[in-house]
Amino acid sequence: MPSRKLTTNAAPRRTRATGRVTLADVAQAAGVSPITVSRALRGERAVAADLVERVQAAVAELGYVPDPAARALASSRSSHVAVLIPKLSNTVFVELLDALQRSLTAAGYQMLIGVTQYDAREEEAVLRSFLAHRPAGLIMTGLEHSPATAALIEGSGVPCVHVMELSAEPGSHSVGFSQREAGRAITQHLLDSGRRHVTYVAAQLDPRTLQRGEGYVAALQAAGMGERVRQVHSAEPSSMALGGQLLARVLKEAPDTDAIFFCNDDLAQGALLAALRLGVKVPERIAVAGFNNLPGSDQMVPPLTTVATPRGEIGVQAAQMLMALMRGQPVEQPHLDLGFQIVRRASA
Amino acid sequence: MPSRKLTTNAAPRRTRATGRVTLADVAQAAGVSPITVSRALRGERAVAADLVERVQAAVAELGYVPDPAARALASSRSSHVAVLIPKLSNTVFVELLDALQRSLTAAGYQMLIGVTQYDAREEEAVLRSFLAHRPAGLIMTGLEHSPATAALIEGSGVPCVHVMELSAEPGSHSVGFSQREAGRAITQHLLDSGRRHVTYVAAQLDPRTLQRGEGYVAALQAAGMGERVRQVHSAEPSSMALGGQLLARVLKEAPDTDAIFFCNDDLAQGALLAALRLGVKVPERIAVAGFNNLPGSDQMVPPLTTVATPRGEIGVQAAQMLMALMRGQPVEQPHLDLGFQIVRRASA
DNA sequence: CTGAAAGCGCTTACAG
DNA sequence: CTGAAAGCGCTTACAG
Repeated sequence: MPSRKLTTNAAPRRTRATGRVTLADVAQAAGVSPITVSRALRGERAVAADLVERVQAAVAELGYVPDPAARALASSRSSHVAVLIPKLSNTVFVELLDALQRSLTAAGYQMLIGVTQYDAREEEAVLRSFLAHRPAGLIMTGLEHSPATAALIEGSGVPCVHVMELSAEPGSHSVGFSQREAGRAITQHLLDSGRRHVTYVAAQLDPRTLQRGEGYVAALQAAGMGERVRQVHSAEPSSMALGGQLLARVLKEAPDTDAIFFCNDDLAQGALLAALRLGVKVPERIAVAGFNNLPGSDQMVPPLTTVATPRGEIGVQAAQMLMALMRGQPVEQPHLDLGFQIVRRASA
Repeated sequence: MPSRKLTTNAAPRRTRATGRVTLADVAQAAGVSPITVSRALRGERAVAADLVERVQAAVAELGYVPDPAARALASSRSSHVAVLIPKLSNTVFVELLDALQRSLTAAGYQMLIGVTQYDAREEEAVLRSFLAHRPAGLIMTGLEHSPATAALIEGSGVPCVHVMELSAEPGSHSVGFSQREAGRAITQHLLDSGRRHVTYVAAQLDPRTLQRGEGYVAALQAAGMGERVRQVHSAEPSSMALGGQLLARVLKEAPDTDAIFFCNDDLAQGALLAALRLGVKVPERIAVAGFNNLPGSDQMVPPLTTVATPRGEIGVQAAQMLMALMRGQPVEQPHLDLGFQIVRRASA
């Protein structure tokens, strides 16, 4: 029927000027109304099985892809999940992102990353700009936020899961592990192996670092060594080079120290390498323990004793929990403890 | 005037049911038309200075934030920039992302990250799904893409900048450095320091790794040592542990090797640590050079000689170039060579 | 330099 | 179980 092309009142296949295949095109091809297509596609309510099939066939034939912007505008909810992390230079958060990414995109969500630089003001600003995008969900690192940030989250009504730390607050949601308990456990390991002068060395003083320090203090106190608590804090960002410097400082300022618990593996790795350069025997002269079991810790000389933390699994589980919340499904366990593991290697 | 609240025909401040402050609200408050507000906000065309001021005052007073979804739907262009990288586990790409992130969000764009896992099929799938979001711009890692992927980019009409490698193709845009030349230069450094049996060890065989290998070959050939080319390739992902294994393999299978150029610092770092464990003297017995100057390379024992690559600057410059393209501005230098730097340390 | 009209491509109540 | 109407909040031509 080539004449059809010439017939002015023949219904055009593409209603719009953009050339884009729209939901209306699918509806026409399937012989149903646009609403039915919309419902069939989203699996909402009951649509007759045969109609669903016709719709799916039309979608496949036309290569229809829904327009996220139109969807977001009409439903006032986008397919974005905003994820706020402190820094991209910390491997722990990158691995968290990686896991979140996989889970979220597999479910059709887009991840929007916000980097707060460990700054409450920045966190608030980033969150505010993200909220304008009407995200379907929110992943926040940690539990501590400024009042303004908390109010923004609350007021937005956007489902939110806090990760890395564990909350107990009713109504909120979290996936993580007890940083305090992990700090206590690794300190206990040092004490169990006979160390008597254990120092806690920390950089980048975020809440989790401080919680690990609390665990350290608790372990010493439980062992009746409360007066031996010795913490070295640096406000600088964590790095291998800093770890080496802090080791040197501890050796000089507190030469009786026989073990160091570093708040992060990068510091501990740096300390191990510095010890090598300085000729300081590990673990004989001083035992070294880290935190997070980062890439490379198993390759150190000697291999680094540390705490393996489940950031990959945290990402997976947080994504699951958030998706349940976004669908309005109930969450049986709003605060999920994924635990940690002491990894005993040769350094301590 | 409390009676105003009771007057049925009093103009409501908020026209919509959502409670959201809209452009129409701003227009009303400023006493201009919505189009004028739209133009004033985007800095488009000439709007009388006093009107712009009135609009800005109204925006500030009402706390107006434009709706990205509405904007995207009306303009058929979102405020997203899609960034495709091979892996999140490679620090190089994380640092690239970090730089892109800062530049892009500062300019009001949202970064959408796609991870291709070094897989052409995955790259195509990710790109296809991103294109449905009608991104304003595109950042692609590398120059080599499947024909389907290339066609998708071309057909979408979305401005695209390729990063890490350097193209020469007219019409395309790239920011990076010559991987081949960098591979040549570090190999030359090894030759210059008297090494005569240099092996190239590579994992995760992506195009850039292969280009570095070409540079390695070129250097040997230029030195009249073309017959001494020896490359060890592993298809496994790059890691410190793998670096140690590959060092052992080279020492066993080609004991006359007096220098290794590793395609990435994580391999080289692992090799250095393995050498320490094995009692293999570096650089006396064997010189070790890496690539990328990753965090920790300066802390190794001995410190690692490597090639510093400008991924941060690549991110910054690529963002600049893309923003020019997105605004339709001309780009004076479509292929930007940011160079590299040989970092001489003790390992080679 | 400014505006009235139409439309972007969906979904949300409201009916039936 | 299905649909007609209205609307989400912007911008794009088209005028003047």
